[in-house]
Amino acid sequence: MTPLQFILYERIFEPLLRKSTPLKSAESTLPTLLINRKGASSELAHITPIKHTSLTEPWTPTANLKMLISAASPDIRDREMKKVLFRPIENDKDQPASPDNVVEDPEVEDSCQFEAADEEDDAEKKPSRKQKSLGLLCQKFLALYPDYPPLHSPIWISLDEVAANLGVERRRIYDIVNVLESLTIVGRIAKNSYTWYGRQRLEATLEELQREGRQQGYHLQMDSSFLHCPFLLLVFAAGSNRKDKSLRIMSQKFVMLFLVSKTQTVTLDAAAKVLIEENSRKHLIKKVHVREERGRKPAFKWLGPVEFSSSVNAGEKRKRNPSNLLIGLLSSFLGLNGLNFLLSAGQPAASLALPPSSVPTLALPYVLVPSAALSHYPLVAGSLQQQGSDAHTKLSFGLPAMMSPAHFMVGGAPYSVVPVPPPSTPEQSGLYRSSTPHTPKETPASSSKAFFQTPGTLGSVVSAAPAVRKRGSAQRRLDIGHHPTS
DNA sequence: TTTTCCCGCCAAAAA
DNA sequence: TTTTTGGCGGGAAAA
Repeated sequence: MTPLQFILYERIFEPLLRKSTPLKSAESTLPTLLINRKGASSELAHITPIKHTSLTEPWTPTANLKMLISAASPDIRDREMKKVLFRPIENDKDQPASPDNVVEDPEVEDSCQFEAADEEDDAEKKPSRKQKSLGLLCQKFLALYPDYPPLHSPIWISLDEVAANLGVERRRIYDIVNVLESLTIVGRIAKNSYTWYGRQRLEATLEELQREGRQQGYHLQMDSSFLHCPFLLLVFAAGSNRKDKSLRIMSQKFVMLFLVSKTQTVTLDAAAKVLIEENSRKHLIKKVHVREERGRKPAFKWLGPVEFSSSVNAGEKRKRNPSNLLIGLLSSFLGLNGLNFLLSAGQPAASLALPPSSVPTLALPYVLVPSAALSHYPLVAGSLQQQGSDAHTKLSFGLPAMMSPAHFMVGGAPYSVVPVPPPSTPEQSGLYRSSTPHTPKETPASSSKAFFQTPGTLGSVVSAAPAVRKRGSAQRRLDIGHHPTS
């Protein structure tokens, strides 16, 4: 999931930032897959009409992300689509320099070659894993509908239909739809049916998210921390119940982080870890430790806040990421309170400065959002009151500035200077779903509540019965506890 | 080897 | 109850 979200952001931001002209007609020109789009639901072929011709793609492992992103940006999307769908296979190695540069823009090759492309045909060469990626699938999904559908004639989407068109199981569609819904690219109408909004509401949604993010104080966290991101993630901490862990919610939170971020950089693993820890210590850890018990994996049940944080990070997770040093520190301190940030021992402040390029040196997985763009984002600038937040509006990017010593911790001694952001749970704000038009199924109110809130019950939950299920995927990935296979 | 992440089981939530 | 949604683990592909 994570990857997906990141992608989305990117795509979304790009277009918005760069050009603020909303309408660009939809011109999704995809040769192969254009399926029906609209409502005639009657009988569409259930068969997989389109065949995904062999799409080979030059995508990097992070393909998923990219693809999701493409959703938001029409031009990019098309461009990418062409590349992906039509280009003969050739992925194999990526660019030396930046392995996965997410953002790309040159539209070099392609211009209009789509037609010719492929042909190679599919042949079933065996669908590689990449070809089956969620990211690619999402792209295809997006390609089916216009970016700016006419207001008067809404496009109706049936999940079954889509699944059939794309030739995938329903389960996969849920993943995509949830993310798209979080950004109001689609809206749920009822069981099995959604309305396509495309980019129509995107801007408004983003604005809302940004507002919300500020309201929650995410920006404070970010600004104060040198790597910004990790802290934001704190907020993401999922709640104890199922809904809190939903892809939809997480997605929104991620977006908020980016919208509020000055840096525009987020380290995935750091984020995740932070998130998790926070989460667990805040409310029960339940999710985290739960799963292990049952079985084989040595689980650490870190019910105790402190305990788990220290033990966990240090011990197991270490191995997992290369970027551990940074993260390790992070996590260890995390257990404490908000700590704002840490410097990895080796990491000079300078690097923090962040020219994105510098960041990579860390070898951390990260995502970049066009920074400049962000700041110029109309919404941002225009944001009226940021609720008194403060001053960094004008913030000069001087990194050094951000790094006031006060805020970080070095080595093992964490100093949490920065005030921890209000514990407020973002969840409370009702913004999120309010935008959704109608949801017969779930009332907005209730849903918003459910989604965001973390029931205070958590405490009890810890060993909860439902414990059966294990931890969330996000957690899993970054893993806080748990070690992979032996 | 380690990390990413697809498949799809199966349990919550709806109907 | 049945059906729809969608966590989550497993294990294999990719790095």
